[in-house]
Amino acid sequence: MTAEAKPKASRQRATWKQDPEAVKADILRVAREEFAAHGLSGARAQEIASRTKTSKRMIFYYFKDKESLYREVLEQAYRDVRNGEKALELENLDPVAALRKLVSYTFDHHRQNEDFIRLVMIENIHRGSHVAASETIKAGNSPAVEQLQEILERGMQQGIFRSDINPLQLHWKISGLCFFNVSNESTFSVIFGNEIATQEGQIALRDDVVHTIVNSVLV
Amino acid sequence: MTAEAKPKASRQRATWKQDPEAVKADILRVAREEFAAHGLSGARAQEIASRTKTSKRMIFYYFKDKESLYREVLEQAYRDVRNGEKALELENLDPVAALRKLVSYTFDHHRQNEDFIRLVMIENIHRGSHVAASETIKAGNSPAVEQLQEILERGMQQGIFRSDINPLQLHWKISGLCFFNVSNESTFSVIFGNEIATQEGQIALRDDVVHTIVNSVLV
DNA sequence: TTCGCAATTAACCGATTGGTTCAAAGCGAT
DNA sequence: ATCGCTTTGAACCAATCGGTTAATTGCGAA
Repeated sequence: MTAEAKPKASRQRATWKQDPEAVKADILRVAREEFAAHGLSGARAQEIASRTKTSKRMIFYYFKDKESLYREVLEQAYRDVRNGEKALELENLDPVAALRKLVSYTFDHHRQNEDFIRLVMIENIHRGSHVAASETIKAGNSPAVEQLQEILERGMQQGIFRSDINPLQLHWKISGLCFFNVSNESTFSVIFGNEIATQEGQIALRDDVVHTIVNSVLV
Repeated sequence: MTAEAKPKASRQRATWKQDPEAVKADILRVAREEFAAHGLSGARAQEIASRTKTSKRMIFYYFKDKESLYREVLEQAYRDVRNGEKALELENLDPVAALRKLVSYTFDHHRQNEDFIRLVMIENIHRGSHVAASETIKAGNSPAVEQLQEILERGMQQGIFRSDINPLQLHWKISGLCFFNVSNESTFSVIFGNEIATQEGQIALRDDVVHTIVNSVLV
């Protein structure tokens, strides 16, 4: 009963049976999976609710409507991915090794975050209107381009990289290959067989992508 | 009244006011646009009907249900694109020139067939289940890989191409870059600015893609 | 002219869906 | 004990949506 630490602003609700933050987090987690699986119009509020510990009522109580929920899912997904871009410590590596590491990391990272890839696909179907509406997504764009630029500058100084490389274009190429690998795996496998989707195929492909990118910047 | 040319099998209905083939074609055209714009679950039967010269009833009369219509739209889209892959006459060019032409053609082709790209995106959201269910799509896969293989062989014989190039992987890389360019333009522009989406940006990008691909096969 | 099938229209329907109403319960503060 | 705000549950609802019923017309064939 000793009122130890009772800040007015920060609500101390760890002891509550009612735990709104946990409920919201639960909804967001399930909603991300459902939106990633079925798209904005394809996902069903009832289905999200069923897979949650709470009820459909709470979805609209906390998130207003379906589209707002979708927007929050998107924002959280971008936030998670950015936080997940752990420090690669590329500064200590020579430019070629740094670039190799960055590319293969991106390749694996996309592969491991399929839900995020699918959300971005869905968002592109919507012509990016929801990411455009989100200031937080637009504001904190990933440090990938700056990292690249730093690597490129070092490589140019050493005379091993071409001097006419556009960092944004290079980032675009890396993203494109790593993204496409995940986004189009289904149709590509159906039409050309799953040679590339197998584990060995993916290893060979990653090597190829790394090689192709590195090769494109060497003098 | 002289019953001139009245084949039993091939119905001569050019003179009819009722023209089922035209009605079906009209529905398919609008349906393709609507599915490409809003996805399978997002597209509305009523909206498709409204933009057609006919009624909603006719959609279900000719196409059974929404999913069947979607499947026919997909098949027609793949058919159109394959027919549109006009003869590039690459045989007469030296291997490098042939490859350059193939890549830049693919780049432009994807750019010009946005609806098709979007249908493929949507299909990947559905994990390719509808293309997998279509024998006609699986059967006639594009001649792109064979064309590539032919170019690669000539290049290898001349000693200017590496001997360890996997044609399918090379096709994958070309597809990936050209596809991503269209599919992810929206989100990429929102986050990194539209430098790449501008006309000049696209020209520079195409040159870069061609260069990157060619560079990746040279010894 | 009439028969019979294909094509077409208008009205209709049941199920689903996103979203709400309303009242009750949890809980900190006093 | 009780006030007042937040959180929750159950039932409910209006609109939307894919799909259908049933009756009508167009038209070639006999």
